[in-house]
Amino acid sequence: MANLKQLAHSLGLSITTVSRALDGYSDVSAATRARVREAAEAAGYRPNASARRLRKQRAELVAVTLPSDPGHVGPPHFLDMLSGCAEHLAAAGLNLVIAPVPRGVSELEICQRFVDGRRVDAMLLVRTKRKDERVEYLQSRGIPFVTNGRTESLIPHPFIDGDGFAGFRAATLRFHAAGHRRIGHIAGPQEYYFAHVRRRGWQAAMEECGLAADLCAEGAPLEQGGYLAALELLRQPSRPTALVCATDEMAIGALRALREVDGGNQISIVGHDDLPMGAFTSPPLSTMRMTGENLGASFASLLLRAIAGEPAEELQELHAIEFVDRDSHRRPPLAA
Amino acid sequence: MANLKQLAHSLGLSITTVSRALDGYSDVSAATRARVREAAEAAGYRPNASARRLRKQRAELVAVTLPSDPGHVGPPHFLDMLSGCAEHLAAAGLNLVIAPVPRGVSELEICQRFVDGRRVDAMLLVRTKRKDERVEYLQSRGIPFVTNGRTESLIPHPFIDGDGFAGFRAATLRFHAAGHRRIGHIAGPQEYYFAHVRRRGWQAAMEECGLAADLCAEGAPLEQGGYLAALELLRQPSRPTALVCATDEMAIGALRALREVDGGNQISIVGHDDLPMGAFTSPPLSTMRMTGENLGASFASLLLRAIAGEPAEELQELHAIEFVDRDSHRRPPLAA
DNA sequence: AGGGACCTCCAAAACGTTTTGGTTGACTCT
DNA sequence: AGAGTCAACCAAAACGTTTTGGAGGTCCCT
Repeated sequence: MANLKQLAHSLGLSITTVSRALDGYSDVSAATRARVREAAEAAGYRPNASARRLRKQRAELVAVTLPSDPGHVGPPHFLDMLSGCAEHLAAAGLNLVIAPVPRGVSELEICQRFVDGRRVDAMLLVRTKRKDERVEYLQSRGIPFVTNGRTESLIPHPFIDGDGFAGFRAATLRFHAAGHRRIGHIAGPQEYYFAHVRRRGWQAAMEECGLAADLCAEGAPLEQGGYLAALELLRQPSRPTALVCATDEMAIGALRALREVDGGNQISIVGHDDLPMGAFTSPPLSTMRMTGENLGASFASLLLRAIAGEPAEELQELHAIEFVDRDSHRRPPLAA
Repeated sequence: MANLKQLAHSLGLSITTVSRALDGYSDVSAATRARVREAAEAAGYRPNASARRLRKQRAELVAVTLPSDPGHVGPPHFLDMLSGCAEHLAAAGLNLVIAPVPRGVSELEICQRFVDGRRVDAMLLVRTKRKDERVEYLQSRGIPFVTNGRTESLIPHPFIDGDGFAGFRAATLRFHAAGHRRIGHIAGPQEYYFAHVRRRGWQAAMEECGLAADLCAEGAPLEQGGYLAALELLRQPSRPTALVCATDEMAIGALRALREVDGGNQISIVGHDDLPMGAFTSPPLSTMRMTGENLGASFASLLLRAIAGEPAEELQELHAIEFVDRDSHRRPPLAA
């Protein structure tokens, strides 16, 4: 309710002293400081955020772009990540704002709108593309940012990502070791870095094993996309006996295709993301997940360090992928 | 890059005139206005948001509280709703900020933090409880807000909600009409309004049909909660032949219980939310959904009208529930 | 007694807008 | 010619902080 002026007046002190007392400066006597703190508490004083931001030339805001277009920005646990990130940013006095990207507007334009209006101190970018114009723009403007997922940008930038290449390579090699020879891949849209790198992991493993990497179908990173892609692979003259899917949602879509086509218990399948839902599918879905606790906190930490000016090279986290074995990857490699 | 002062100087005009020209006031000549607009465009001028907020005494921000605790705030399409809401708010110059609720902190405290610091012009509340202290607080402070879901508050407040009572009553009556007599309910935590009202809808239908409403189990509104609740009902001496589940996620959990206990094709089941995932479960999940397009836009509209001062009574939307029939509700009412 | 070296405190400027309450000069009407 | 009207512009205040650059004491040392 109160502002600094009223508080100062009621205490018989100057605005300066009250302000500095509350901020803990040493040029205020301990007695005064205590008195001020008490009065501020009693009056329920909270500094006016706009005034502080204006004076300090900081927005105290970090924006995350959220495409509203495809009806889906990321895996369902994405919101938990955002929430965790916002929580840790809040501890540093920063708030997380949603920068929605309306249909027909590019993500780049939204970035510009926030950055040029000095509305944010930093940005969080999700669903990076291999060649991501947002990254290029932010780099050119020198705005701190962190991406969820790498890009092919030549200039290094802060990111957190899972080692999709290694994960998908390992998953494919594991199927090979179990006797599978026709191992298919259900890929996400290849302009996304995560989708591309997962596909390359599968492909590399196939080539290492001397197998043709030809059983690959691409779809939207949703259940429906996985369903259609699986149907396509199952129509091949020589069906896959195992499927490595870019995401759990695609894998769950593929599971339905398997049920429809072969009863659902012939072909091995593995996804990625460790959706809670995966434990409840039929059969329970084997999957992979990025290691590391509390992703949101990591993003917040990187953002703060980027704002503090740490060089990009020190703000890159590549996490290992681990398997979450349930049931769906255990089908024997029978010819269909 | 530039601010008003520099722009005014370069044009040989006063700050006032430039400001008013850009805002389209009529006391600036058309010629001057054009000249100013052109110069502003060329200089890439964007008004400093903090300065405007300070002067106008508006935060240009709306906060939505997101509990980070249960690992789950709402159905997966919740993020789409937020994104849509943010998009429509942005058109009115408002941004949506995430107000995370850390473990151990009450949602009320977070509300206070945002409201007392005048950091927001309005709030969006999700997952309302029957008796929701956030609602009481915001009402007492006279801060505009809209809730997703009703409450039992005696003072009316703006909300958008589905008519869960009617929906669950209708679903139960439909099972009755199909010959079912032992119709169970898998309920969400009863402190949430949505969970309570859905249960009451089921209960009312049972009583109308002269049946005992005793086959009810409660769980967390997640797959695991539905799974455990279903297991509990299936252990009853007289098993249900149909299940009405508070959410799709619970229904998907229950589906697994059914598969484990009776092979999964004996008992009818219906959920609520119309998750995309539901089309890919085994069997495909019949469900219900709230009618109405673009929920996010509706929230944004209500928020703007609440900020504009419209009375709460005119800002209440209760949407009908419609069935989404897939397959899981069609099992015959056989005795188990 | 004079000069530092603190310790407390404060007036005023600054941040970049928006808005209030004008002023100036040209034109019109009687 | 004087009064009134209007269009076009502007100086200054205000929003509530933080920070700069002191000012006035007190105490100690020589």
